[in-house]
Amino acid sequence: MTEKLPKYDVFQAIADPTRRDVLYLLSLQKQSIAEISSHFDISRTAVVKHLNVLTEAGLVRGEKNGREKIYYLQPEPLQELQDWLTYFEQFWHNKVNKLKYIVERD
Amino acid sequence: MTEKLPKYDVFQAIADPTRRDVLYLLSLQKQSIAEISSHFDISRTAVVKHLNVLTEAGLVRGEKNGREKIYYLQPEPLQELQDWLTYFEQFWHNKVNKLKYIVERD
DNA sequence: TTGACATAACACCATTTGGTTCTATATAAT
DNA sequence: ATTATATAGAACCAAATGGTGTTATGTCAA
Repeated sequence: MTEKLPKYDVFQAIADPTRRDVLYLLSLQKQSIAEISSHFDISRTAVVKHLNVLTEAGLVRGEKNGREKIYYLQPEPLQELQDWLTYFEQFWHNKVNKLKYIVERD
Repeated sequence: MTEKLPKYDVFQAIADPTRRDVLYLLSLQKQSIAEISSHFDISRTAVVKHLNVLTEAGLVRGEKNGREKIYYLQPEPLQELQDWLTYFEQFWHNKVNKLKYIVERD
């Protein structure tokens, strides 16, 4: 009971540059916490915290494999971000729409 | 001298739901701080802080007009977000690429 | 079975964040 | 001139964030 409501959404998850770097790393190759950590100057504990945030946002998934935990990219939640962006695209993507916006704005 | 380096980028600016709501409001219509504030339950001062963050990220611009300050949407910096997203699209946007990713990942 | 390795789980800390209230200043309206 | 309006800015605060180090647990290899 008392379902733990997710604290981090996609928008918050990608706000941190370290977490964006983690996502990039995982887009190249699934890898263990130790491997991921080796790319950063911060402690392994700190990296794990970032992985937990990304997991809560649904952007990665970790699977136990022996004594290692292998993390995978789980890109689907980025669709929410794309949807959000698509709405705003009309305001700058092409000059016709941009002009339309500027005229109608006032 | 000692140029004040920007503290907030686009990724951080859109991480907060209130700020995303402000962007949406401004996409509909340019408006004063008072008008923007009227849509939220938080204090005007808090709204101004959010506007400052959005301004630092280049997503809005405020222009003094008499005793009012009118804020406009400035959507161009969202392109950076779109560019970032575009890279990850290959991993989920169509099933062929997704399969390609899953196979090559291992 | 013993030692090394990989992760998990704490407890702790400084800074940042998102909010508040109060005061000051500039402009508009009567 | 006086009053009301709109914004600016300071001081303050609690909670969240991003980091640390230490300890415990589970797994693999010699």
